[in-house]
Amino acid sequence: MTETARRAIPTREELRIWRNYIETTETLRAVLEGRLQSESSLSSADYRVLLALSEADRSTLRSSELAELIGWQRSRLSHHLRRMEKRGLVHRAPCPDDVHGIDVRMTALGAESFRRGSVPHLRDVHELFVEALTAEQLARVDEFTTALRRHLHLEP
Amino acid sequence: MTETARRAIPTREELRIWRNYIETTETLRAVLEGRLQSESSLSSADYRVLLALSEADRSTLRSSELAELIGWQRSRLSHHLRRMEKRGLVHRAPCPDDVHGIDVRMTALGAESFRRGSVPHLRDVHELFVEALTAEQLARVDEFTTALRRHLHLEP
DNA sequence: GGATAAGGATTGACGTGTCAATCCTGTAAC
DNA sequence: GTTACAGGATTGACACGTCAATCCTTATCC
Repeated sequence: MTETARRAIPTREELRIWRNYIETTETLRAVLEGRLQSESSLSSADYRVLLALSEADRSTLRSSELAELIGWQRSRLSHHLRRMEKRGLVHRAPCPDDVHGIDVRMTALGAESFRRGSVPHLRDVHELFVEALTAEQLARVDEFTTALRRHLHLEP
Repeated sequence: MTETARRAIPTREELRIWRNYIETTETLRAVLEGRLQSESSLSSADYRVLLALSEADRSTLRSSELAELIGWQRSRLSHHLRRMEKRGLVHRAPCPDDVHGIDVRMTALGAESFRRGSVPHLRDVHELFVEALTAEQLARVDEFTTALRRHLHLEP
């Protein structure tokens, strides 16, 4: 790639597509978040934590594993777990295996909230995303997402 | 559409595509935001405000027009303008035409920051988005974005 | 002319995320 | 044994966004 190309800027049309893309995705995300909130009183951050815990052995994960799994920074997770613990959704306790570690466990209330939110949320994803697109278009989304991930050096 | 279809949930594959899509977009957004920040000390919210003002007559807009233009709620704009004004990027003054209105004007510092950030930001969009895709793929992005917008009842 | 509404914007409280600094506890070095 | 340090997690300060409540100024109504 030439130096000139590396420093190019988008055409008007490319910029239009970019802005439409990023704004539409953001709107979609916000709508889904709002529905999840009203259906289960969970934010998407809560949901992500509970989803990971629900798939874990004994609904428990070490804090560092959890952070790794969902791709959060430690400090973000720590703040969020404090808030979730205050609401009774999770419980934290020192990990018996690892002296430094903390075990995060989903409480009964957390499990119940997740159960209550999960199916409606999946229905919302189906309604607002899957049903908006043809099978063909969905395959194109997958292709272009993969291309972006490669370009950003994220694992596929 | 049948009641059954309305209440369907995504298949495993559809869910994989959805999660990849939403996470990749979020990562891309975060990378661009980080670059903009380091290149010009502007957040993407700052950038959006300054972009709108830069295109306005005399770099000035009424607060309510600005909110309408960029699709923000009044209160969000008010909070953000307060922070931007504290940093010297914009200036607020009562609007002579409209008794209730407030004129928001980009300051020289705001204009300079925007000028400094704008081209590098467009280059970043080109590098991280446009260059990741073929022309064909870009056209498909436009198509499916439009489909999503229609489905969400947003104007195209 | 005093109550009332209505438009335009601000405020406060709160949940959230980031960054840098800190804390805590065991382990290695000397 | 004290000092250093390393892993794991927490904290504090701050920027951001949302929601509901409020403020302020003019217009209207009686």
